[in-house]
Parts: sequence; C-alpha cells; structure tokens
Amino acid sequence: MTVTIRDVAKRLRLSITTVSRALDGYADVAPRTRARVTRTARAMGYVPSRAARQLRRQRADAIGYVLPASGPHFTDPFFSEFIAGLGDTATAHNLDLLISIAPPDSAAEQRIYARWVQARQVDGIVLSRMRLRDWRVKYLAENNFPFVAHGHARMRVDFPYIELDSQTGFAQLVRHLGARGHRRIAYIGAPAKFTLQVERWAGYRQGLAEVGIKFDPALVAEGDLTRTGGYLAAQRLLALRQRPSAIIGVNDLTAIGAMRAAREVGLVVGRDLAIAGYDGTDEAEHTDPPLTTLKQPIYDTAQRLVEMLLKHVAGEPLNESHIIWQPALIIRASTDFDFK
Amino acid sequence: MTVTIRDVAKRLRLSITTVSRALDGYADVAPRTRARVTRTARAMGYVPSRAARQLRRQRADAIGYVLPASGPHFTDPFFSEFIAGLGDTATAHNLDLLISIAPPDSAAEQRIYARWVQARQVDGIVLSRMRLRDWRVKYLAENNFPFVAHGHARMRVDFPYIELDSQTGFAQLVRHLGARGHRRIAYIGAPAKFTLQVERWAGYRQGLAEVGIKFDPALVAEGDLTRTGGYLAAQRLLALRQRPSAIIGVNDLTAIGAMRAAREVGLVVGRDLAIAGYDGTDEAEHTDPPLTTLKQPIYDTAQRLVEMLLKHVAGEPLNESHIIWQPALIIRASTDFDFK
DNA sequence: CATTATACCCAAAACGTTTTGGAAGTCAAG
DNA sequence: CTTGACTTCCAAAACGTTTTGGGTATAATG
Repeated sequence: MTVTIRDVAKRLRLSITTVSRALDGYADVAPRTRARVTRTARAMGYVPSRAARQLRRQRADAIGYVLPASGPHFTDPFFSEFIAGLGDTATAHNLDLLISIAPPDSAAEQRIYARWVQARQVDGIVLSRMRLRDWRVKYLAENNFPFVAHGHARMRVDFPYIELDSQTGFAQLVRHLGARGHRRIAYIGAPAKFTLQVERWAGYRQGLAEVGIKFDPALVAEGDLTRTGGYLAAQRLLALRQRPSAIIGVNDLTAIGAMRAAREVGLVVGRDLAIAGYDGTDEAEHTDPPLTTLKQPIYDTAQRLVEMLLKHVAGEPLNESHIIWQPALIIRASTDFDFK
Repeated sequence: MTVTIRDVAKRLRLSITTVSRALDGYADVAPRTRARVTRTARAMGYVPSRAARQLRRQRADAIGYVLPASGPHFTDPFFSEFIAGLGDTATAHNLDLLISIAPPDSAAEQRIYARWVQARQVDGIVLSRMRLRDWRVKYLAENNFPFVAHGHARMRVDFPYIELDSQTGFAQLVRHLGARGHRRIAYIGAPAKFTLQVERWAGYRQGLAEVGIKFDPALVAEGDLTRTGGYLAAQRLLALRQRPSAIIGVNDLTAIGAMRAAREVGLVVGRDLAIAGYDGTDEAEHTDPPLTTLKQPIYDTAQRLVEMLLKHVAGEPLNESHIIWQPALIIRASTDFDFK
C-alpha cells in the first residue's frame, strides 16, 4: 500500500541503512548514490512513517497547546491569532501542532496534559492564560517536561515565558483617561486566579494613584473575559446612581460587551462614556466607535514562544528566557474625546 | 525514565502479552489478574506509547484539519468555533486533533496534506471552505484517504459532507429585505472559486427574482471574507451615485466591515442603510446595531463531521452521508426597519 | 482412567524507522 | 608490497506496542 523505506531500498538494490542515511544527509554516502536515492524516493512518493520515526528517535516532532474553552461558543479572536502563530511556526519547523480544548482547572484539562506527557505524544507544550498558582506549571516541572508560557505564574518554579507588561499598559491607559477629564473610571476584571487579572488590576490601581483619583470599590466589577461577561458587568456599573464616565475592560471582548450595554441604556460611547479594552484584536478596530485598546503582538508572541520551546526541547540555552514586551496604547474614538 | 509496559510486566512477574491484553479488556485474562494489572499500571503511571501503538496498529488515532489562513491576522470567529467543535469531539473519542495552517491552494497546503496522507499521520481529514474544483478532494479520493467536508465541491467524486443550504437562506434574506421596502440590494461576495460564494450568490439572485427586482451588476462587489475586504468593497458600493439601501455580506465579517464603511460616510445602519451577514457568530450579536444574519450551527456541524469521519474511517456505513441543514434567519436591528 | 473442554497465560513476530559498529574496497605513502 | 587512512556501504539491534498461535494446567465428560 504505502511505500516504505524497504521498498525504496529494494528498488535501488541498496540497504535500508544507506537509504535512510542518504535521505538524512549523512556524509558517508557517495554523492552519486545520494542523488539516486533522493530521486527515486521522491518518484516513489516515499514519506517516512511518523510513528516509526517517533518510536525510534524517542521524540514526537510535535508540540501541544490546550485551548482554554469557556463553553462551546468560545470565540475569543485572541486565540485564533495565537493558534495561527503557533501553527505557522510549527509548520515552518516541520512540527505538528496538537490542539485540545478544556476549561481551565477542569479534570479534562488534567487528563489531556497527563496523556501528552506520559505517552510522550508531544515534545513540548505551550501554556497560555496563566493562573497565579498554576497546577500545570507544577506538574510539567515535576515531570521535567519542556514548556513555555505566555505570561507567568506566581510560583517558585522558573520557566521560559513571554510576558506583556500589561500593568504599565493599563496605568498608561488610566493616565490617558485622566488627562481627558475622567474621574470616575470603572474597571471590569476577570476571575482573580488569572495572572492577567492581577497585573491589569495593579495597572489600573497604579494609574489611579498617578493621576490622583481615589479608588472607589463600587466602580469595579468582575466579568469572565467574554462579551457577555462584559455586557452583564457593565449593566451593573451603568445602573449606579453615580455612574462611571469611563470603563476599562480587562480585554477587548469585555469592552465590546460593555459597549453594547452602554448603547442599550442610551449612552453614546465616545461622547457620554469612554470605553477601552486590551488585546488589540481586529474586532476592536471595527466596532462603533472604534475601540481604544492596548495592542499586544499576539502572532509574534506565539511565533517566538514556539522558537523558545524548540530551543528548550533541544537543550540549547536560551539567551533570553524571560521576555517582557510593552503593549502599545492605541487611542481610538471610543476614548478620544474630552469629558465634560 | 518513562514507564513502559515492560516495567509493569516485570513488576507483576507477568508477560508483556498478558499486561497488554489485560489492559485492552481481552476475555482470556483472569479477573483477579486484570484487577492486579490495572491497579499497578495506574499506580506506576503507565500510559502506552502513542508512537509504538500507532506503528503496530497502523493507525494514528488522530484527525487533521488545515485552517485556511488568509495572512497572519486571520481571526474569523467561524473557525474558533469550528475548531472548538472538532477538538471537543476528538477528545471525547480519545483522538488527537492535528492542526496546520495554509492559504487555500498554496504549495504549503499541498505539502501538509501530502505529509499527513503519506506518513499516515492522521486517520482522516476534515475539509472546510470547499472550492468548486477542489484538488484536495481529488487527491484524497485518489489516495483512498478518508475525509469529510463542510460543504461540497462540484466534482464527480462522492464523499460525505454536511452542507448548509445557504442558497435558500440568502433567498429568504432578500425576501425579508424586499418586504421592508428595499429595491437596491447590494451583495458583497467572495472569490468565485469557493463553493460558498456560488451558492450564496445563487441565493441572492433567486431572492431578487422572487421579489421581482431586476438584477443590477453595479450592486455587486467582491470581498475576501475578511472585515477589511468587506470594508473596501462597501466603500465602492456606497460611493455610487445611486447607492444601495441594503448590503448583504457573504459572511458576518464582510458585513461588519461594511458597517464600518457605512459609518464613515455618515450613514446610520438600521435607518439609512440595511446590512446583513451570514454565519451567526457571536460578534454579530454585539455590533452596533446588532447584525441580521443567517445562523449556522458551527459547533454542531464540526461535532457531527468528526463522528461521520470516524465511522468512515472504521469502514462502517453512514446512514446519512449528505446532510443538508437550513440556516436560521435572525433578524436584528441592522435590517429591522422599513426603508423610506 | 482417558479424553476433551475450558481458562489462563506467554514467546515471538511484526510494525518502519534510526543508529551502532563494523566490513570491504580504494588510494596514497613509505 | 605493506600499511594506514579514507570512502562507501551494510547487518543487526533497538524503540514499545499489539497480535498470532500456541502451551499448560484444571475441570468436565465419557
């Protein structure tokens, strides 16, 4: 059926060894022979069996990524772009990308990681949406399994990651809003177990302090990083007797949900109310009005993470194992006006 | 390092065979023994090597899906949801999901499929965004490789698919617009090589005929299924001396881009201009105004496709191999008004 | 008691590679 | 003509499973 290395060897009256070594570019095969081998191998449509190679080489030539699903209708564009970056880079390095889906901290999530690690199904794993105390970090580190992460955890374990300095970003955003005359700046966050929440929250507080606004706990709500979460949280905030004049969403989706809530109570975003998000997804560019956001280089992050992971797997030293990038504040019409 | 079946056998003073058969549930192993085996296997953290199993069993326990990328910033929420459906269902059946990215009809795309097929790396493949004459269908059919598709191709080859009757859907949408008083209904399509374009276009034409509107070629533009594509196409349409009063986008993203173009020329969508899309993504629910769309069950489609694929791989007959579903017209504020 | 079932278990082959450790041939130097 | 150094090739082992085709008790049957 499918053509194996044995078929190629037989056809050429060469040993399997020689065919294998010819194709793998070893020096101890005559140039003429190598040419013959590569030619007929190609002609016969020979592709080495991945399973056999994996078994022998003891590596999978694959990396894994578990999507943090929040239900069937998860559609955070962040992850589309992140996966695109992972996929492109993996393909460029002739690796497979294995994808699974599981809600954070679920039993399903544990099963997936256990399977990948124990069955040696992937060579390394990319983590995202880190949690402060992240069982994955513990588990992978204990099993000595290579991984890299988007963001970091608050744990003893050291591991390679790329982090976006969202604290500084959010502080900058608050200063921008303060400069435009806002004094009642609300914040819609995420569950506190996520690192991103802690950092962005700190940025929010830092920004308030910098512009001299007293923190008001009434102006804080919690979402779940989805549009609907942002929508519901914003409804609460906008129902206050003293409602905020600006709302910061922990991510773009949250902000987009908030925009909808604002419209429904008759507020015009970009005039009566300022709204801003975080991520810099395409969607934020096409809202009405376009959304002010902190843009992070999602695709590049994913790409770089894969490259770090590969080095890590190969045991090469990373010259930079803790990369920190700055998100870019992109001011659009949703906040680009003076309040009062 | 990692524990193999040999370790388990040694510990139990049993043969490898018996351990294997005990774990696989064969009848010829004593209940007591089976219990012992499963217990210690679990205790030792034994997980069979995927590669070894694949090699011996001659199957991969994995399915593949190639994402049609249109550049680094592809973020069609359609695919997020589709992947979620594929991933969940694959995981539920203890399968891996392999994902790669490649632009349609590119050399990269060919390489990926060739690799998966020749290296027996996946047991089956899910196709989406079908083209009228689709080389993938030809290639996979010729190689006798199991696959299923979202949508169909215009080819001799018969294969299992799930199709959404978007023609009827779009005709229904045009009738809705006609009933609201629109006579100049524009259409922003996709490249003609895609099946979805041909069908939705046919639906558009059918709808025009049904409400007695003469087709006007000036009211047709071509996008590329992205927000930006829709934006640019809509700019052209809105610059016409006799501009349309309604615009139908071939998908939600196209429509969302068109909404932005409309805003930029000072038109209020849902009053001066009607806009509608197709897909029923979450994003369409949160636009301003909320977008009328034809909702297709993306997640369920993906799930069902995987199940069809598995049956196909197993050689079982599909009782239904050509499934046709109807999209649901969801009327929202973007078209829910009478024109003039 | 001899024979036949039945219940459990196992040795060895096979899957398709890569890698180890030579072997044979050729050539140049002494 | 030997010797040593290259060059080019290869047989066999190994990776960790699953599966084939028995084998050996023990129990049931005549």
